[in-house]
Amino acid sequence: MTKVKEQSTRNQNKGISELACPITYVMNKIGGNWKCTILYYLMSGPKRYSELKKLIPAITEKMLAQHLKQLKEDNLVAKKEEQEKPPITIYSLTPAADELRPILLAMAEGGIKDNKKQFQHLMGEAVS
Amino acid sequence: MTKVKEQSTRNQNKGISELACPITYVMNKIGGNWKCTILYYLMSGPKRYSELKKLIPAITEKMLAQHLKQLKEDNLVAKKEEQEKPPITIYSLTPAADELRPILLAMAEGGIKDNKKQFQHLMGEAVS
DNA sequence: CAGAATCCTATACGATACTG
DNA sequence: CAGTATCGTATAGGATTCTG
Repeated sequence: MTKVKEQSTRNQNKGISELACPITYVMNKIGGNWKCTILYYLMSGPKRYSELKKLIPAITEKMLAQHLKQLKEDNLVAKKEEQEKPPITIYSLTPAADELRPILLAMAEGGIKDNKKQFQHLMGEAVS
Repeated sequence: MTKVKEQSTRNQNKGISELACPITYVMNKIGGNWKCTILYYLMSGPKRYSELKKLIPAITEKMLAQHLKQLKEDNLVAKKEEQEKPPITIYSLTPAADELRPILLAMAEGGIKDNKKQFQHLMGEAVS
């Protein structure tokens, strides 16, 4: 038994907030601290696990793997494995994520516009 | 002193993730569990504190106040107080938030499209 | 009415070590 | 290479009470 934990108000509320607002619904899908970053880099093309790791040095293995898994569950990224001896795994955006693309780009532009200097290092990099 | 807490890797990383990705930068501004919902309802026009509370019954006073404060600090909402005896406070979107409007609407559409049934109760409601 | 203050807990995240 | 497992902690968020 060990205390069923009763689903914690917190989690219930997360569900409620999604129902109250479609934006929040989307936000919760891309809402990890790194999920957007992952999507951002995948927008410039499919990438391997290790490539993502290199592109986002600050992320830990755990978060990368976990977020990729969640993104896959939410059908935003597709995973393709070559069962070679050193395994190779390619992650790419799904059509569903492609629909998010304009939104994400709009947000990126908003962010860059809002703080140009901060993001000069990114200009024209990850995004085609 | 009581343990300076040393800024916790976690918080550092939040900063780093913002630098790594302009989307994340924006996300962090609208990323509370209720912030978007607040913005969403404010999009249909200025609202009083108590109106917001009524519109979002599940939110606690604490979160509402806290998020409003943060949104104000990030210049996304404006606060106007009438120093009457029963105080009246009106919150509204700032021009900065108006620039987010298309993005938020696009996300809302995305969410609704993604899960039409779930959001039928909202159709044509909060958003003009 | 509009909020600030206090207290508490679930959970998201980080660090590290291990595996097919 | 591409992960999974385990453990520890900071923090977001909830409940409740108090105030100008």
